[in-house]
Parts: sequence; C-alpha cells; structure tokens
Amino acid sequence: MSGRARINGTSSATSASTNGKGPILQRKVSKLLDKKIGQQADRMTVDYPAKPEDAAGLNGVVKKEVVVGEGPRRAKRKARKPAIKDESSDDSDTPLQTKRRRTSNGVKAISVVQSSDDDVPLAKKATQKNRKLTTPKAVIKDKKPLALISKDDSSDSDIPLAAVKLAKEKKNIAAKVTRTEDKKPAVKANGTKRKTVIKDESDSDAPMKAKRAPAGRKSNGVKKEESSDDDIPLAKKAKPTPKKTAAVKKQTNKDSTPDTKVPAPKGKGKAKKEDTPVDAETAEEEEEYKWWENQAETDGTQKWTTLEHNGVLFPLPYQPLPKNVKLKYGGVPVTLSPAAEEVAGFFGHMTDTPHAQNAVFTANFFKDFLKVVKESGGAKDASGKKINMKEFTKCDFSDMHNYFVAERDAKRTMSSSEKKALKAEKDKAEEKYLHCILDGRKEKVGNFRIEPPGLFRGRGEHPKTGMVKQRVQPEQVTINIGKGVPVPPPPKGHKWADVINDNTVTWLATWKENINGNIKYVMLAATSSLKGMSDFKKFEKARELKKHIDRIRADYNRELKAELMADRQRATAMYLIDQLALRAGNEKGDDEADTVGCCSLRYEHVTLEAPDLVIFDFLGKDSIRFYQRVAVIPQVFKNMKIFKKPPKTTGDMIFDRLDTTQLNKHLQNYMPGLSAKVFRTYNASWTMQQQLAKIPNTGSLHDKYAAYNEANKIVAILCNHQRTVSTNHDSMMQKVEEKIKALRYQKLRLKRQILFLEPERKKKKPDFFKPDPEIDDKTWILEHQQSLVEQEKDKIRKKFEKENEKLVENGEKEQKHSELKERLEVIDEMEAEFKEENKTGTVEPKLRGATVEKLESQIEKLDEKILKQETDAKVREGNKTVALGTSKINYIDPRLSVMFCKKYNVSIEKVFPKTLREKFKWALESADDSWEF
DNA sequence: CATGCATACTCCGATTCGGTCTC
DNA sequence: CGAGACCGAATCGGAGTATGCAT
Repeated sequence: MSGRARINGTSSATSASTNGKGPILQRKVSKLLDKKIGQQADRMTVDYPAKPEDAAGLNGVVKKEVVVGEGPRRAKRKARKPAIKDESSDDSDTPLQTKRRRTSNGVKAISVVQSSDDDVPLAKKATQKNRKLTTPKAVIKDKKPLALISKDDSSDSDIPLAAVKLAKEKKNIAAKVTRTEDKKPAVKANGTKRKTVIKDESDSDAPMKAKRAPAGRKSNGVKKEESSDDDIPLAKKAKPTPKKTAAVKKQTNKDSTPDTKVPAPKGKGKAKKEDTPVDAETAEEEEEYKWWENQAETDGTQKWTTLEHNGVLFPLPYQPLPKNVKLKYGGVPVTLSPAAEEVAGFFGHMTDTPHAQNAVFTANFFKDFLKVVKESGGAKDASGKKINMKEFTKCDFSDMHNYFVAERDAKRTMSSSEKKALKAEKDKAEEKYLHCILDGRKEKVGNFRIEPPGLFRGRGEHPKTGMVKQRVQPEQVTINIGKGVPVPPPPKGHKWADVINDNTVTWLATWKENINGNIKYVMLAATSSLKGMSDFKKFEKARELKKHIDRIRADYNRELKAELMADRQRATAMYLIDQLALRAGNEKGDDEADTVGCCSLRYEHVTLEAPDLVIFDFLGKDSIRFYQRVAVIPQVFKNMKIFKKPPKTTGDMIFDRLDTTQLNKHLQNYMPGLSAKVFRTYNASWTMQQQLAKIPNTGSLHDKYAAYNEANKIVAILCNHQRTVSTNHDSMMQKVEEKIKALRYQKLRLKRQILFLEPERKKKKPDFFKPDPEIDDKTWILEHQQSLVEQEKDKIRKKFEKENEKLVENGEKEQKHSELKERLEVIDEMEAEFKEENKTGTVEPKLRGATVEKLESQIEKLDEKILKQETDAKVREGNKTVALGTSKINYIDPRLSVMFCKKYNVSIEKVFPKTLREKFKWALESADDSWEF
C-alpha cells in the first residue's frame, strides 16, 4: 500500500456504489424547455428542493439559475472521426507511465481514510477477485440504489457536500487535472480495436502499468476482453440459479416440463385445456386466459400459433369543402383540386396553433403544398386564370379555419341524441376491427386505424416538421395473418401490398410512412396477453438486475479508473445511466431533431464546476430538456474533465470511444438480456418501493393516496418525465388563491360575529382574534367587499331579468324598473354593514340563533376547506411540470401499487384507472400485501 | 337542504411520434 | 449497420366528474 494511498480514494467510490447510492434526484430541476424556434437565451429562476439529508444544510429551496435554450447546438456537431486524431495527442493510447502524485488538494485528507482493499496493486487484485467481490457486499447493509432514500448514504460516500464543495472550490484540483497529462507513445496493441489509454494524473498510475499485463487480452479482440474484464466468468456466474427463481414462484401447477419450450397452445384451446390446471378453468365459456398462471417457457421467437383478424380501418376519403370556402392568395380566392385543397385544409386547421408560427413548419408545409398543387393541376382564380403561388405569407387560411371552427362548434352543440347516433355509427364501423383472435382467444387490437393524412408534427426542432404526411393506400399495407384463415378483403378496387404469415412478430399490418421512412405497425392493445407477457418479462428482468446490481456497481466504480479510455468511458456512462437514469443515447441522423442520451452527450451538454458538480443541460427524448446540477463522486468528475479536455470542444462527443452497442454488449455479460434501459426500470421500481415503504399506514385514505402520488412523483422526476404547463395554469392558480382569501375573509367575519356576541373574548383569546396575516391588507379587504357587493348586484339583476323574460313569455307585463331598484336597496344595506364592520371590527350575526358555539364550528369547517384548497393548490403547483402517468404506466412495477393498495387498504381503482387495471391484470392477481420488487 | 342543470375542470384514453435494441 | 420491431413519450380532444347556481 506504500505510496499508493489514493487521494480520492477508491473506497469512497466503491462504497458509493455498493451501498447503493442512488440517483441524486432531489437536485433535479425539472423545467420545461422553451420550445420556441430560434431559441433565445431566456433566463429564469428555478426552485427545486434540496436534498433533505444534505448535510451542507441546503435546506428548503435552492435557487438555481437556468439558461434556457442557448447556443447553436447543431453548429459544431462533428463527426466522431476526430477521435483518431486525438489519439496521437494527449490522452489517447497513452499508457500511463509515470505516476503523478497529487500533493496539494483538499481531498487529500480524505484519501488517508481509504480502505486497504482498494489500494492493493492491481496485479494482485486479480488474484483477489473473489474477496473483492464478496467483501464489499458483505458490508452492504442498505442496497437502496437511491441516494435520497437513506440518510447514511449522504454521510459517507456523498462526501461532496455543499459545504465541502465550497471549502474546496478554489483549490487547484482542476488545473492539475488538465495539466497533468503527459504525452506518451501510443500503444496499439491490437489490430482490431483501437484503445485509448487514459492517464490518470492523480494516483493509480503505477498500478495501471501493472495492470497492463492483461493487455494481451486486447489482442484477442472484444470477446476476450470482456470475459477477462473480470477474471470471473461473468456470464456464467451471473446465473448460478437458472430461470426458475423469477417469475415462476407462483406456479404451483406447472408440472409439465419446465425447460422444454412449450409454445402457445396449438389449435383452439384444446391443447391448452390439457395442460391448464383445473383452477384456471372458469365456468364462463368466454374463459379468460390467465397467461400469468400458465407460464410457458418459450424462447420468445414464436409469438403466436393462429391469428385471425379483420385488417385495418382506413380513414374516410376526403370531403371537399363547400365552394365558398377557399384559400385566398393575395386576397384572391383560389380554386384547388380536392387533393391540394385537402392539404391546404391541414394547415387551415392549425392556424391557431404554435405550429403556424414555426418557420420550419410553414416552410416545409408550403413546399409540400405547392408540390401537390402543381401535380394536381395548379391553382386558379374564379375566372379560371392560373394563380402562381409563391409566397406563403400571401396565403390566407382564415376562411377555411373559420369553417372548421364552425363545423366543430356545430358538432359540439349537437343534441345528445344526434351525438349518440353518430357514435353508434362509428362504433359499428369499427366493431369488427376491435378484436382479433390469437391462438383461439379474443384479444383487443390497439391501433387498427390507418393513420390519417395530415401535417407531420415533429417534436422539438425537427427538420421535417410540417411536411405532408400522405394518405396511406391499401397498396402500401402488408397484412400479417395466420395461415389458412380468411384474409380481410382490401377496400374495393384495391389490393394489399402483401399478405404474409409470420408468427415471429406481433403485428397484424404494417406500412411505411413517407416522412422519415419509418415503419408503422398495427399491433395488439396494451391489455392483450402478448403485450402483458412482455411487460411482465420486462419487470422480471429488472428484478433480476437486483441480483447483479452490486457487482455491476462495484465494477464500474473500479473501472472509472480503467486505463483504457473506452473502458473508462463505459464505466462513467454506466455511472450516469445508473445514477441519473439517463437513456442510452443512440446516434441520430441529421434529419431528426438534435436530441441526445448518455452515449451521445456532447461537449456543450456538460459543464463542470469544481470540485464535484456536473451540470447536465441537454434535450433528451421528445426534445424534453434535461437539466441537472448534480454532485458526483470525485472520479467521475475527474473523468468528465478528461473527456472534455481540449482539443475537444463544442460539438464533440463526450464519450467518443463508446456507443450504445458496445455498452449493451458489455451489460449482456452481467446478465442475459440486460441493456441500458433496464436500469431505468430497475431504479424506478426500486425507488418506488423505497418511497412506499416510508408511508405510514395511518391517516385518511386521502392522505395515503396523496403519499402514493408523492412517491410516484419522485419516480417521475427521476425519469425526467415532464409535461407542458397548461396555458391557463397561472390564471387557475390565481383563482384558487382568491378563493382561499375569500374563505379566509369569511372566517374573519365569523370571528367578528363572535366578538359581536361576546366582545370580552378578545381579551381572553387574543391569539384567536389576531388578524389573519394572509388577508391583513385593508385595501384587499375593501376590494373584496366591493366585489362581493358587485356579485350580489349581478345576482339580483340577473334574477330580475330572468323573471321578466318569463313574464314576457307568458304574455304578461314586465316588472317595472322601480322594482329592481327596490330590490337593489338590499345592497345599500350590505355596503353599510361592511362600513360598520370595518369601523367596529365586529359583525352582527344575521341568523337569529347564532351562538358562539355554532360560529366556532363553522370556523372549523372553513379551516378544513382552506386547508384542502391550499394543499390541493400546492400539489398542483408542484406537479405542473411533472407527468406522473408515464412512470406509472411504464416503469413502476404494478405489483408495487397492488401491494400498496392491499397493505394500506386503498382501493385499486384509486390508483389505476380502468385501462391500467386491465393492462395490469396479471399484477392485480399475483401480488399480495407484502410483495416485494 | 335536496335536486336538477349548465358550466368548468380534470383526467383518461387514443394517437402518433421518438426512442431502444436486436438481428 | 440499417431495417425492423417493439417499447416509451408527450399531447390532444373528449368523456366524465366536480362545481356552482337556481329552484
């Protein structure tokens, strides 16, 4: 261990992983990205909750400045090639020869504490593998992956607490890190794969050299490398226990050969009956197939045996507009072919949406529109003269738009019987497509409707947004169906592109869409057994990961110091994926929106703030902004610094030696089927479990439900699931605020009534009669009183008018205006009362039988109301940008929710709406009140 | 105070685009 | 290595429900 004491200590890193440090999500700031085109840099201030256990004392709310949408992202996006060039320079392929000692940074003190284990020379380590693997595990008490959950987490491995940070802030670590790399001769040990060796300025250089011994492995290519990665054969070790463990627990009756692949029952349920346990048979003839009670081990390639369905439903053909409704060009009504008119109509529908203000959208639309116009005979004016449309800005869609709006309104105001008739008609047309018959069972089909034509609404800055999505013809549609069953007839006069019988896929029909060339499918609904089974498998896979997670974390924490750049990047990426729940981040093309995930992060997406803060700011899936300012372990910080080192600059990949394929391949070694996204499922469900465990089993149903939602919210934040705040959110919040104030004023008046009855009370209970600080504002009270007065007036007037209407209707005479005046005199009284009230601070109770007791009970009721309104408002404000649904549907193992409901005696309906109950039927029946993820 | 009714708001499900990952 | 097959995602419109108001 001589001289080998690590400065930043592996032990902290290791412990961080093994005792399950979780995503540091409480630091998360979820804020919607400003999606406007031509992003300007808007500055805004964001509140986010500080880590509760944060020892630095960042309690309450921390203000962060967030910059929205800055800089040209695409501008400097480079090919990944430059990496090669880098290699000759600094860090790449450079073995670490010399060991740099860090002498003067603040971290040193910590380093002393490093455990011996980690300081064992690498060469030796290999031989100690077993120990290495087992020891830390034994020490682990708390496997929780999430930092926020456990207090102790923060204490040990979360060394970088804010206080510490500040203390270290100005130290020269940073400078050191960047300056300390030396150029070393490149090593190209292998022909197949280029490796970059990282020099780690700080510490472990010497051991690295030793470790290079296994370099031989490199020459053997990928496979070898992976297996030797850990001298233990991971893949093998990974599953000392065969499949049995996971899903099958419940199956008592599956005595038929467990390992042989039992394909779906042949024929229609006959085969099924034979190997279906008795209890699975139900009396109903339409017996429900409980696949989760009858788990057949299939290899998964064959998805069905028989399949019957009725094909797809095409949208109605275009209905031309009335002759008087036209697009105008330069003020002149334009006559178009139906095809062109339809496209114009697409836009006409959207003139009041933000799309119409999007330059890319309009440009793409107009280009495609002109093409259609040209191909369909051009545009003419009323006299038949050609109109040559050239400028989008001269187009006036308002006639069309108004027409559509009117149409919609007409539909809305239709009588309910008409609506019903219309719906019945629609249902009838759709009926036969709703279900298919799969392996003899009726299953719901999902999206049997062919997508109608329209304008492509790409999300974010999609280069193709606004392009015309063409009408799909039967000739483009391929049908997939079982052999020997009737093929659904194509629409009259048409043919299918093809009819196939492929039982290795789950789709019933497919076509190619014209915008991106993507393939679209008609598949079964989420409630179907096919989807249900794969959903179930997904969660079982995530649970399987539980068994490997400690080892995986230990490994990547160790490999954060790997000498090979690729390994180190991979480890760092795994850290991010595990801790921050990032997506894998596949490469994307230039004809898509510029969004990234972990592997595709670029220089400009990450900012470092010594000593340990990493700021992520990028657009993820759906161009949803991911912004997080997060403290990472020292080694990760160091690595990020290295990965950002010059000559890398804006546009360059952070992980230039890593891609998702490599990453997933590596993960496969740990566990079959493991890929990056499993971590999201795992961490989400795990977090949920931890959160639910904290909920006390007391209190009202409402409280429990609220607590459940809070847990759900934490998961949603972890996964960065956002939603746009509704346009009227602010006004709604204001309304609620006013409402609460009004209630408070009511309360005040009740108290004043008490004082009227028993003035001496004020001395007895001064606290009770202290002014309510929330409405301790004379002008507000006056305004409020005024508005109450106005309301009253309005009511009286309205009532008066209504009465008159009725009188007129009945042929009688209207009441005189003087009558109204008379009635309005009450208002004068009211105003006088207010005045009196403001003067004396008491209110004469209106009701005869008013007693102090009655008033007090009314006050209590008001208090409840106020509290409810306030908590509701708080929740709404807190959830305005957080979408809970996505995690509930896709990431949180439904059995957790079922467990929660059973254990806490909450009805499942409260937690799962109908469709989810159906989708998760398997979970409803297989989890009890003590089920664990 | 219960009831009926119109309106506001919420929430749900459908939709369709955007990812991941495998072969 | 790109096509293919799925899973995951936010959004949108409408159904359903709460709310407010008059009776």
